[in-house]
Amino acid sequence: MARSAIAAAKRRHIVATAYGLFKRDGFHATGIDKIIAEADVAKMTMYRHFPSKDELIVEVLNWRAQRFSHQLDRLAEAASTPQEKIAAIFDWHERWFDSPDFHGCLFQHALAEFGEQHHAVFQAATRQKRDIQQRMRSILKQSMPDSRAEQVATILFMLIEGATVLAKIRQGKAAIASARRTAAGILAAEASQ
Amino acid sequence: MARSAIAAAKRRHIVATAYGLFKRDGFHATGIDKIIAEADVAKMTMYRHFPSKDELIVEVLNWRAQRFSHQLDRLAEAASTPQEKIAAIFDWHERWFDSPDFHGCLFQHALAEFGEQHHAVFQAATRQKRDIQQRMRSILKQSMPDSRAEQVATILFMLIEGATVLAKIRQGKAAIASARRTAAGILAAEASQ
DNA sequence: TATGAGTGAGACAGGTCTGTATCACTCTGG
DNA sequence: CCAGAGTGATACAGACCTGTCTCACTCATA
Repeated sequence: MARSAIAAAKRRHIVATAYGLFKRDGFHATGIDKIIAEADVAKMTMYRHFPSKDELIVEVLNWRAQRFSHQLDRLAEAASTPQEKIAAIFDWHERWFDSPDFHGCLFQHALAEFGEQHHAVFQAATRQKRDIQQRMRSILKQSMPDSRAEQVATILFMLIEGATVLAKIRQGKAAIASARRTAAGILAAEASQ
Repeated sequence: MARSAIAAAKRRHIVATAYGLFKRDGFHATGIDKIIAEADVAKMTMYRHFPSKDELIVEVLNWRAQRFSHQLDRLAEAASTPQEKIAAIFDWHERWFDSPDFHGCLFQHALAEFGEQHHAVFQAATRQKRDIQQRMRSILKQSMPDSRAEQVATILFMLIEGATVLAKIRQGKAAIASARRTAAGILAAEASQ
């Protein structure tokens, strides 16, 4: 393997390791030393790839956002109708809430820990939230007027974010079930207009 | 004023000051030194009232939860029907999202920063979330069967939590409006059964 | 085989963190 | 007036933080 390819792999390994620690312990509570120890990497290796901890956090968020986005892309391809695509998003969350190392939404946590509007981490997290909303808008526009799609996307987004909060306090199963039913009801009502 | 009354007032002052800093900057990012400087209090005064920073955080959360709870109590007294009581909760959130120093939900932030299930801070935040849910359940049980009240309360709770997340990324106005409309629709549908 | 990009290990600087200790002071209640 | 609860100021311990620096080393490639 080429030298630069090894370096790139190591970079990805740092991101993946940091992701696991940030997810479990939070951003401020996770020190650089813990990351490099867990990743089994020299401190300078990390600082050569990322100029600061904040920029590492941004990279972790972007990486996670892209992975999530790709997963939803695949699910959307497998579904045919807009209703099925939306249902697939709820399915994904149901599985997520049930996964053994569920620790809540990393982007919600980032918004919580870096509340300043102009902070790069805050903006990266905001971007992901807007992307998900935009994704649902696009799906919904295939089966209702644009202005309705806008509003329905907001409602579905709130249900999902709220379900994620409830999942964190161990009420995920009931929450996502109620959210899914409500969403189905709204979509059915829209369709019959 | 009695000596102990002054001490009690100072204790409340520390809690109120810490609340402002935690809300704005987060829990980990707010050091003890910043709190005592802002409260204009000696470090030992703080540590005499609170054995540790974590216990101060718990006290801040409980204090805030109680204040919020009392506000909702007053609003509920002013309303007559369950529908009005629920609407009042949405009103409260609309005003909150618009207030100049809105920084998101302190309890959501606490869940984000202290993710461990057995941590006292996590449990204090969980307690508040469950209380709000319970409050809505009680209101709804006056106008629908218990099992429905349970599910509708979960839906309304998710809408509110989701709207709070959206408010944090500057979409609070549209979010709470959609949430309110959806809630009204659900309550109307329940009533006509 | 020689070069040099990338690395591991760890010391280090300078700051911040929580929590403890000390001491002189104020001011209320008896 | 005086005892003592409560306080302000400050130094301190010990840990941890981010980020910089050095130096010897590995190993793919030219």
